[in-house]
Amino acid sequence: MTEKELRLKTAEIEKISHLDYFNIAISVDCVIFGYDDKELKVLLIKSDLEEFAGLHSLLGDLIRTDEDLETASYRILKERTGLDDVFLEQVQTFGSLDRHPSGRVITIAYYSLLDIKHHKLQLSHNELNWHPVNEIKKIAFDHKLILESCLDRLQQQVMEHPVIFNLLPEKFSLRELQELYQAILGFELDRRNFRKKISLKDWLVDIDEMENDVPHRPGKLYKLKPEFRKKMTRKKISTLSFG
Amino acid sequence: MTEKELRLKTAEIEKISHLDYFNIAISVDCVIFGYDDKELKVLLIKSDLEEFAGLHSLLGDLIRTDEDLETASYRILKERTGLDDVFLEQVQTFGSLDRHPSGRVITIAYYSLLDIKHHKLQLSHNELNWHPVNEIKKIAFDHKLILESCLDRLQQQVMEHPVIFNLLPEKFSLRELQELYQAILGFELDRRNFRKKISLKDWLVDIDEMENDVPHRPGKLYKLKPEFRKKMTRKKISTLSFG
DNA sequence: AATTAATGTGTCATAAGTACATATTTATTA
DNA sequence: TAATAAATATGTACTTATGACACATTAATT
Repeated sequence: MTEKELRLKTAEIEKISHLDYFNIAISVDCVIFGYDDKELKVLLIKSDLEEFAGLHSLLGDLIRTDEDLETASYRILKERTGLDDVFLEQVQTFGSLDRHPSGRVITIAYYSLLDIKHHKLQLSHNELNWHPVNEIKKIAFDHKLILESCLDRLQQQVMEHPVIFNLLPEKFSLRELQELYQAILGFELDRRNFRKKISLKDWLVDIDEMENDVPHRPGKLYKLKPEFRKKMTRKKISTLSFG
Repeated sequence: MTEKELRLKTAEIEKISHLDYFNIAISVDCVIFGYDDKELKVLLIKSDLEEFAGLHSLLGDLIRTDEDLETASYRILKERTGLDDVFLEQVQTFGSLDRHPSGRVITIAYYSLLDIKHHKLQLSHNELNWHPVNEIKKIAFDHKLILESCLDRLQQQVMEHPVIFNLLPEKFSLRELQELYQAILGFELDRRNFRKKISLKDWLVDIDEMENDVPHRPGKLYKLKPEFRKKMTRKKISTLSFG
């Protein structure tokens, strides 16, 4: 390339930069929820940025030009957890000017649900760990905000759709299910009313097995009916109605 | 700049391009809803792309590096409609590889609500027009998809929050309100049950005035209580409940 | 003055939400 | 082996919300 060509090219790039169009990077951040030990947890990684030394952050990465948003999210999940068969849903896009210390990065937040016990990830060697959602204080970037927005969405979704079962093993007792609802919603539910409500939803099948690892009277085990095992939620008009 | 510096800079840019990070443009698209003539309408503009000659498209623009997402959306609204005091809410981000014929553009969709009658825009001179939502067939890009997703969101929101009043003048009758709900939801409501439900919500004040431009018995006029006049919705857990 | 077309209002039946107590089963302990 | 502890499993009564449905009233028009 001649110096003239170089100057032209650089000028062109400068011009584009001035037009502001290609100086924004785009990332995807995944809020990966799990459930263990009667607590809702989220998967965080040690931040590798100097500015956030010692802090954790969500799992995210810049989007490549040859992948769409879902592909990027699934890639991150696959790279980090080894899994590709997980529930994933887009939540919100965050684009404050100062949200990333290295420059302008707009990020699209997804939340994901997986069964911690069943999906054994290799966590130890890459500073990836499950953190109880309620105990998270300061984390890197605006990730606390993103986490809260995804938790809000999760709380809304579990009231309307059978997404919660993505956090449980295939077979579970009604007690486990109720404890999980409580962990997500942050308040206690009446056991009798909870069971009535769940049986009304007609999501479950009684598989005629019992718990066998509990230090008390075992409960019945249930499975989610296969038609409700969706990896993506669908939009639906809420149940509030005008007659 | 010396030739060496130029080469370095160009090489750096090439490298970044190869890493794919800054070759994606980001835009905002606004689905601007209005209500007139008992129909829900959306504001569309003639597409200026050759590929979409003759088709209409949503109002959108690329985001600048010095503005955040809301600022960009408000800028578009301001530029196109002259208004900045309108309801606006982020809906979803669209990022298919092939959604824009000129290259990779990821777009963040917002929906906006405004009172057509009150906010007189200068529409004539820039090929900007209101289109009945139900009559829209083919429009440019993936804008039909974006429109549908914003309409879904609007339908959900009006069931839970008092956002619908952004589409009405300050004073309105219960009939007008009911017709608007019906236009948005796409089905008929029972008048008595509708009125009962609305009065239960306690959103309105009877301002002790009557309609005066109707060719039949005039109805009472109401106003939204000021505490519900919000330009942004807030997240809230739905009313479906586990006792 | 009669007609027309809309407004304004209430009841009853059904469904959903909420508060609440007792008998049963299994594991554990004495 | 019997007693105890801790959880499961289940139902009723009250309140609130939903949904179907009809008639008297008011103002404009004829």
